This record gives sequence, C-alpha cells and structure tokens, in this order.
Amino acid sequence: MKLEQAAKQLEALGSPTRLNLYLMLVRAGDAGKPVGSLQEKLGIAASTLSHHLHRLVSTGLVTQERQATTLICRANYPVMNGLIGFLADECCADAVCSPSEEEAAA
Amino acid sequence: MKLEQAAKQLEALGSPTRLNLYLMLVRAGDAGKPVGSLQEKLGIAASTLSHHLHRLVSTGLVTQERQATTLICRANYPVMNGLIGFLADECCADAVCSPSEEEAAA
DNA sequence: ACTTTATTTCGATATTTGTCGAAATATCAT
DNA sequence: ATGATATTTCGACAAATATCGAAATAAAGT
Repeated sequence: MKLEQAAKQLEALGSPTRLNLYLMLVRAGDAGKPVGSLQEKLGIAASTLSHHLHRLVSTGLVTQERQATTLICRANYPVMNGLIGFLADECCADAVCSPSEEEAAA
Repeated sequence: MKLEQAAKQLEALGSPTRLNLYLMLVRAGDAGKPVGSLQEKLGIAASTLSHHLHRLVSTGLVTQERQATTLICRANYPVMNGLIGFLADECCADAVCSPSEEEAAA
C-alpha cells in the first residue's frame, strides 16, 4: 500500500464522527446499515452525514449498495485489513514492536 | 482504548507529511532522530515541522528527549500497537477478518 | 404522470489546518 | 555575560473541513 493511500484512509477514520460511523457499520456486519438509520442514530443533518460517508466511501473503507430508494452501507473489511497490515509492517520495519521486547535488532 | 483517543491518533497519522514523519522515526529505531535532521529531509519550515511534531507527540505516538540543544524524537511503539489493536478488535467485532488470506502466506 | 421516501448536491458560513517568516526561548560553549 | 545552535511560539494568511437548510435527484408505488 502506498503512503498516500494509507494517509487518506487514516484521515478518513481520524474524526470521531466518522470513526463512530465506521464502527457502527462494522457492528452491523454483512447486513450493513441504510443511510437513514445511521443518520437517526448519529443525530446529524442528512447532508452532513452524506459528506462524511462520501469520504469513507472514496477511500474504499465503506461500500454502498442501492436497495430500492435506500442506500445500504457496509464496512469493507479487506481494505481495513490492508490498512492494519500497512501499519503493522511499517511499525515493525526496523524495530521490535512488542512492548515486552527491547533488543532484537541484528 | 477510547474512540476519541483512537480518532485523535488516526487523525495525527492521516496526513502524508505526518505519516511520512512517523515512518522516518520508525525506521530510525531506538536511536531516534533529531528535529533538525527531520527538517532537512522533509524540506519544510522548522515552524511547520514543529507544528506537525506537536500533533504526533500530543497523541502519544511520538516521544521527545532533549540531548543538549537538540531534541531527539522517537516513535512510541506501544501506542502504535494499541492503535493497531483497537482497529483489529473493532474491525472484527461482528465479522470475520481473516488476515491469513491476505498476507500470511509463507 | 404524480407523489412519496431516501439521499445527494448546492450555497453559505464558522472553524480548523497547513504553511511561512520573524521573534522568542532553551541549552551549551567561551 | 555573550554568542552560537536548535527548536518553539507568535502572528498572519490561504486552503480545507464540518456544518446546516434548501433545492435537486433517484427510485418506487399509485
């Protein structure tokens, strides 16, 4: 994964509203959640939610599927795994990340 | 980890400049990097770098230690591990996130 | 075709962010 | 104390973001 892409995804998750939003979708699982239901729970204007959702969707972290007039949103797990992998890999590039260990570099 | 805290850390990493900065510190390992050296490599104004560093430090992702007139910066691995753990935990709350298919191999 | 429901786009505004240069501060050497 | 080096704080400004309400669009039912 490119640094630019990772930064975009991190930025997308780096707002309490959007992180909360994403977690709601994760908890909703495969069924996903319609936009309206998310809006009700978050208590923000529909236009504001649309803006935040767009940011999540544009990074690939969330997908959307139409079902009649409602839009179902889902967390995109592979993308999140890619991001976690990026962090884990880069974090451990030259260093030992487990807090228990201190010296292991060759 | 609280959502608010995780969002702050994600936001801190969610800028190409700061993510790059953090990765430089990770690669520097235990020795860390003085601010001046980081500034030279990044080619940004000292005051701008100071601003970005402050954001990383204030979330706990980076620590600083004075050595005479220079400030050594280091990546704070446990904090990063906490963040990765938060993402992994929340990501897998209700769903199967098998990283084995994505990267395991070997 | 018209209406209803669901969501987005538009325009406006307040806040936050990123950036810089200049001045201030901190630490050490002389 | 004075001077040198390293870094931060202080304004200042442009750009991006978050927010809202109103109007526009999409899809389906009547």
